[in-house]
Amino acid sequence: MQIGQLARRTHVPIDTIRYYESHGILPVPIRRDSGYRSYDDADVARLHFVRRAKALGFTLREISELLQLSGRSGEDMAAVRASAAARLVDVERKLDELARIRDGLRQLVAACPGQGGIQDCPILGALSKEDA
Amino acid sequence: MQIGQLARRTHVPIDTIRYYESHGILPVPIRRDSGYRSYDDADVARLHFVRRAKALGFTLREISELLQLSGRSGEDMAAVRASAAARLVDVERKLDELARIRDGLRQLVAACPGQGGIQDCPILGALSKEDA
DNA sequence: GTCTGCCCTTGACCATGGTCCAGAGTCAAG
DNA sequence: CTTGACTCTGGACCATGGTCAAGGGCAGAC
Repeated sequence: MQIGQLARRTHVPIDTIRYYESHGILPVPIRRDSGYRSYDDADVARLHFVRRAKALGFTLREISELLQLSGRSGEDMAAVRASAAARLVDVERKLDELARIRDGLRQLVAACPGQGGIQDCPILGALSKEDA
Repeated sequence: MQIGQLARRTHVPIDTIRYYESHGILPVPIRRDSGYRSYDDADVARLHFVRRAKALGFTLREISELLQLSGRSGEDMAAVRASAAARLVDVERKLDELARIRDGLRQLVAACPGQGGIQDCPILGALSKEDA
């Protein structure tokens, strides 16, 4: 299959596929005599992998490492699990942070009457304060 | 006060202050005869504003707009409140999304025994699947 | 005078994750 | 044989938010 078909099957743009290749996320494909890249179903699976992992917030670097791992046979499941666990910790940390931000914003919005002169706006006041 | 002092008082690097100025986040300061930028306490307040708003997840563009608003007198508190409320909605949406991601990761981690051949790893298997 | 520290500008560079373009070659259908 | 769709390469460009360096000017202490 050539790159356009791979793109249609995976919903990943052609340019992005070539970008992934050039950045080591996808393996260098074999080429036809014409120079056209030639792909197979394993590449389809890899691109699905990339899409799903991206949706879970993995960076391209992490995805690349997972794909490297998955390509090697051996006793490395622990490494994969560790990577996912690390991502999980990261996501939980971000959740806490965002929740704090949400609480801060809620307070601001609740304190602001939404009408009146700008100079009395508690939101602007709170944001200009020295501390914290 | 000159730029170095402003930087020390606000914990914002000199380069970043100049970057903010060049990108319209901070007003163009008056200059001494030497060409040195000259700042006052209002600039300190503005930079605190930027820092706090950034911590709440506002983009520099949004911060810039808030600062423009806060500089105009008139009946615009509604606009400020609307901006904060929009941020709040945005943050709540991101929280939901992250929570879904967390749940997905938890399932992956829970399903993976953490030992054994890579070819049996449920994490890699789940990520390679066609659907979703 | 000169040393040191501060400041100036322009412009390049970083990471992240792409996106687009020009100019050229390939391939299949009519 | 021509046309149109597809693909190739290299490099430029985008947004976001900075960060750094080169080569110069300015100001106060000694």
